[in-house]
Amino acid sequence: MLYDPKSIELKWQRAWADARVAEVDVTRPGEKYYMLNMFPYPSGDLHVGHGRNYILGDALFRFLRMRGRTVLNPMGWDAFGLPAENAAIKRGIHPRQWTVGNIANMKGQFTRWGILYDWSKELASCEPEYYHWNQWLFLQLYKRGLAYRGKAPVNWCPSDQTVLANEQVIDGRCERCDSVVVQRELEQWFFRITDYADRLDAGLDTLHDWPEKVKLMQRNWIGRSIGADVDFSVPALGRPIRIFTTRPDTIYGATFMVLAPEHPHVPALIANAPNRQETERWMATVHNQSALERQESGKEGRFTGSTAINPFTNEQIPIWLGNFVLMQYGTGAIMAVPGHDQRDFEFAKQYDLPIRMVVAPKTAAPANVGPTNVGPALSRSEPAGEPALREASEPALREASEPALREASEPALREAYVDKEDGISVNSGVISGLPTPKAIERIIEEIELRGIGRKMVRYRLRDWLISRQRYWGTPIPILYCDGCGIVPVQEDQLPVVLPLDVPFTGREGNPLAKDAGFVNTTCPKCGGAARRETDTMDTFVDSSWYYARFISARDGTGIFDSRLVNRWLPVDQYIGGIEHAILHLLYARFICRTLHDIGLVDFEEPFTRLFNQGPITKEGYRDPSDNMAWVALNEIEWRDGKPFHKGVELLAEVGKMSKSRLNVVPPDELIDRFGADTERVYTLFIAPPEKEAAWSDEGVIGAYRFLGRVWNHGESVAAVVSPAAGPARAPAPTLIRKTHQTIAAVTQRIERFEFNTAISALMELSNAIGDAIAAGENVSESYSILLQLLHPFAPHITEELWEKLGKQPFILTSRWPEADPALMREDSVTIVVQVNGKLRGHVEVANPPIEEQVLAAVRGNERVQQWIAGKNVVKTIYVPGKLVNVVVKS
RNA sequence: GCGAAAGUGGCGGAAUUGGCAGACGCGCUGGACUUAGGAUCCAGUGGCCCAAAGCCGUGGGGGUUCGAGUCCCCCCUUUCGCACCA
Repeated sequence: MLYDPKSIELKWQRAWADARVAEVDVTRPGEKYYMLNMFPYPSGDLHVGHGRNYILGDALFRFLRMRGRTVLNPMGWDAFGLPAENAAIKRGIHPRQWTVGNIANMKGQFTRWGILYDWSKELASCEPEYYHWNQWLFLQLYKRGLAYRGKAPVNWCPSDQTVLANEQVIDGRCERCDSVVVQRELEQWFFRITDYADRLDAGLDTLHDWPEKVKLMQRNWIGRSIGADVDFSVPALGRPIRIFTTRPDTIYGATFMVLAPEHPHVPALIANAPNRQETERWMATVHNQSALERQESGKEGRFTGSTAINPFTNEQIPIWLGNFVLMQYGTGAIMAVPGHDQRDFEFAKQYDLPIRMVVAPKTAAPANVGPTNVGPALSRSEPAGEPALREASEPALREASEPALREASEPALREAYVDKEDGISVNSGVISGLPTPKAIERIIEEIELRGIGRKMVRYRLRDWLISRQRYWGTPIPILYCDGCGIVPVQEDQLPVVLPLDVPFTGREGNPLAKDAGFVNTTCPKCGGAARRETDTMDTFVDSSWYYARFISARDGTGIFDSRLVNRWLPVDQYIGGIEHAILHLLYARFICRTLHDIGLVDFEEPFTRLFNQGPITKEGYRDPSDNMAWVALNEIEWRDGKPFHKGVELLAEVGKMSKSRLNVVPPDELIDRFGADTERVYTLFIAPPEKEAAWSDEGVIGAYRFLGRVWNHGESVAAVVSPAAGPARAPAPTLIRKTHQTIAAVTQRIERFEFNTAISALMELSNAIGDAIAAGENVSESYSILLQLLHPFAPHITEELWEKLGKQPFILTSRWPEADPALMREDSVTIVVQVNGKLRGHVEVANPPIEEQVLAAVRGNERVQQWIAGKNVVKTIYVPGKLVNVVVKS
């Protein structure tokens, strides 16, 4: 009987579903293991790349089960979001209908892949049953001041007609539709993630089983910087301007100050500016630019007409406005140190501002580094009586007051741009001669002593903008009352149900705002008329806590059962794509901490181990002049139960495109032709799972052949084990050894997520079994072990063959085999003998258990004696099982 | 620009602590069985050479070592991430 996947896969998928094999009673004790694939957005388009994610999860699930763990592996749907709404506008189908239909399709696909989930815990974020608790969570954060409404410049996507979080803006463009994002000043809802910046940063150190790459990306995104806030007095303003710097040690080199054009003091400062009107026009232009345009226009600035006093040199330094200074970071004002900062340097060159060197490379002798200035000189302000201060900066004053002793060349200044680690302060008064780290410490002390500033830790991270001007999302549970202002919906009034009966035209903004029945309500405080918030929540709110909801998905009384969640979480193994390295994973870590602080969970990190699978790519190459090849490639036919690559033949004629460049790989088509097991084996075999893998249609054939051979071997084995068969020859020791070595190898490789080499080991074993069958040996023991080891990768065929051997259904009864070290040992090895690294020949050593015996056997060997005759043997190196190298002195 | 990772046959990729480079698979070549091959099976397949012996081979150049894909230094290339964050 030929291997026909079609006839067996459906049978086993039904059997698994009927037996509810993946359902876990979370209230029962047992050695728990919680594994989770990131829940998908039900987009409706599914290809083999998606499959990789779920197939590798399922292989892990089946492996862990066979090893006796109680494994929870649930699945749900990240079901709110823009594409559903766009589909509604485009095709006139309701977002819910579109979403539910896609969910049904995807669920069917999972089943056809042979993937086992605990569907009793299924959840969909678009159901009131779920988003009820999304709203409840919002109210808890609101109560604690972690959710707030604020006016701020926000990212607006003109195409999607909604605001976006900073994390959703990539290179100044919308991550979804690629439109250039513009800045708008709007009132929006935010989550105060910045309150958790320090904990989110520090927590990364505890995540030992996360990819370094993801941790690094999060660390960069959080952007923790240690430095100092320093006040520079501004006589014209009558009050100081505060700057933030990470290099306070360079303050003696601060020769001017730059403010963001949006800085609140700017209007007062430019009142005296000679070119005030022009400056205002320029400010308006910069303000209206997108972040992208602002950066592309290069460094630009305007002089405000005012000066500040450098508190350490007492020089009057000009205050400039600059488009490169961001209001959102630090204080929106910087001290510019053009001698030691690339951006300040460029700005100073452009506007002819003074440049001063105050840090010398460690390698240069400090004595040789004189005051090094270029550009115009600065005038000093007379310190208004503060003798101590004056005294302290005396050396600096003296140096600074002398007109540029030596005109520094530009290269010299660039060279002076030194690393934090290895510079020495020069021309810097109290800190002259100190290495940079010490200088920073010392100058901060001085700054704090003088009461003009303090040590400061700042973060790049900004608050999470969570409101969206879209329909298909969780309604924000807030009312606006003319009398009472912002009023949260009372918890017993939840959920605020998203009305389904609204029109979608795509032209009039958020349809919710047009729904009078939804908008108009009464204020629970004063009973007067109130309007509902019509913005919905970012869908990343939905996905920031769903992993906990699975434990009690049907609970109508609370967000989840804390007792059970504390038992089952954190998630032991989380699996998903690298695209969520910042967005989802950062938000989930944040929300988990808020849940912790509320007292709902007793852990801070939701995911113990993280694995990011790589994408599957399909070379989309196509010669535009070559339509014939394009058509031909898609014409693969099935004849007499075999795949027929008609496209391949036509392609050979056309001769322009590699056969591997088929464009479409819909999983159903693949399953129809080769079966799910083939797709599973190929997907995991193709490349290391964390790497990007290029799909190859010929490669699939290899996996199919492999399974076909396993199938055919089964026929031979069945003949051997049947009672009618005569006495079989005893299994050969080499096959036994290979079998046990394979058990050890496959076990270890699955644990390390090295699925590709695990499968190659199984192919080797299968080849060995084939050879043994040809030699008439009894292979039934090895064969049944092969089936067990293969099961996580190819569950259907192994169930079927297992049954044919007369055994009980696999998934319910089978255990992972144990390797016997004694059976893995070689009973003789061929040792390669080298003399001084030069290959000399081979020596056979029987029963070589320990190193001394091998060495003795080799040294006592006649031929070896000849090779080393008359030479001085320095040492003899033994590489277990492989070679002996005799090192001699010439 | 800054940061990280990676360069191995025609292709995807193997190779604990440095220890027979190219496992496994695809493709290709030849053969068997066949009306046929696109199924299946057998053999071969890094390069130079008719072949053998031999030599050369893990991006390039140096170095350490009896021995380097692996360790050290310099350079090149690619991919990814961040990108005026003071």
